[in-house]
Amino acid sequence: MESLQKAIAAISPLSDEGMSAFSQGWKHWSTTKDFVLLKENTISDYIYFIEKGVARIYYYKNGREITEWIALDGQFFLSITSFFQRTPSYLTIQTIEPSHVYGIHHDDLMKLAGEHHEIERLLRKMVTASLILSQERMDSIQFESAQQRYEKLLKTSPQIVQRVPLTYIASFLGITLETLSRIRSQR
Amino acid sequence: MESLQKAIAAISPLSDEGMSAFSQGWKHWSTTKDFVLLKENTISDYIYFIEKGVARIYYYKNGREITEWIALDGQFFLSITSFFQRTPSYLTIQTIEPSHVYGIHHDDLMKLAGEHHEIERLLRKMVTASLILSQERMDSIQFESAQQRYEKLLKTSPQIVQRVPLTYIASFLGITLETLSRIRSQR
DNA sequence: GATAAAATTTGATATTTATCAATTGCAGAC
DNA sequence: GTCTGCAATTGATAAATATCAAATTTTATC
Repeated sequence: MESLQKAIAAISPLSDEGMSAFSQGWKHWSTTKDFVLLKENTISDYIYFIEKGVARIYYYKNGREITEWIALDGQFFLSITSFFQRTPSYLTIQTIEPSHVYGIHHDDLMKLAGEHHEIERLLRKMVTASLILSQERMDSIQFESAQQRYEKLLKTSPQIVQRVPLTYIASFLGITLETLSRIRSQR
Repeated sequence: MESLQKAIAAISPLSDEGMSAFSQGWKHWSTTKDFVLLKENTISDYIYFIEKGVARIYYYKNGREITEWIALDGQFFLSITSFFQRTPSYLTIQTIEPSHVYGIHHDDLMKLAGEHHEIERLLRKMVTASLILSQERMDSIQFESAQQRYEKLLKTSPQIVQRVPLTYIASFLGITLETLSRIRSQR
């Protein structure tokens, strides 16, 4: 809980009252390896925060798994489209290590955002940060070579490379497993 | 002004008071063809709304122009990174037809969002919609062929194809002018 | 520790799109 | 109307990465 509160405060500081109201909204899960938090085709009700562990978000495209996101200790994650549009998710979310995960339900969060201006602001800032990331990632996929993307990942999240199977990393980088393997071998 | 208010209300309805406070924050420009709204390397101060006309957002990558976004009548647009992070923009924004454009200054918007909970909520919804779009676009660039992306554009914004030079459309779709030309000829 | 299963690597070839170069088409200025 | 310059098309070739098919290495299980 403390790490969650710290992560929240780092995005947008809350008053004691706001923080305490907000903190009460979160549930907690202790998961095993390959525990499914969200199943494909269901509406995603939660924004998650991973206190310790690794989660991956993936979907199927042309019959194969595409990892859309990998979240490590201290990060928020969610199925953006499903959560905000309240539509069935094409995404599946699972923890790929035993993990500690917090989650806040959509309805609770919206209620809190309606009641507390500062929580609305926090949410706005979270979405904005996510948008900036999304833009950067798009630029990366469009203009950087497979090699450059891998090296950037090595630099920015070396932990991912250590803790996550290469199959997942490959599709996360938007390349095939074989291409990733070749990139790694020539170093 | 009326079309702007309608566009705002469609995202998140405001009280009369909120709408009137918000409306006062917007400036108006009547621009000529190729009028520059934002210059590269300056901090982007405005969120824009194009009432009538066409704007394009572009930047330079490896010595050539990349069109990042094209906004037509009734759309909002901005340099996301620069506006929210208050850093110099690598983007340039210009109207490519004589246009009517509204803009609200960053500081005014933030002040309003701080004073009016409902404007904060509106802003959050705008950013969320933008995030969802960004995700869809990323998926499109990563998995759809040049052909599919062009056909989708034809379907979703046929106006763009009519009013915007192909050079701009090509980089907007993430392909070269030559590839776009070949796609068009085989139909 | 032996064995099965899964993950990763390696190789040969195919596909998509980019690049560079030349040509053609077309709109505005005079 | 003709000239000039930019926009678009067409052609030939190259580059990056995907695909399919094995082979090899690593990991987990009994």
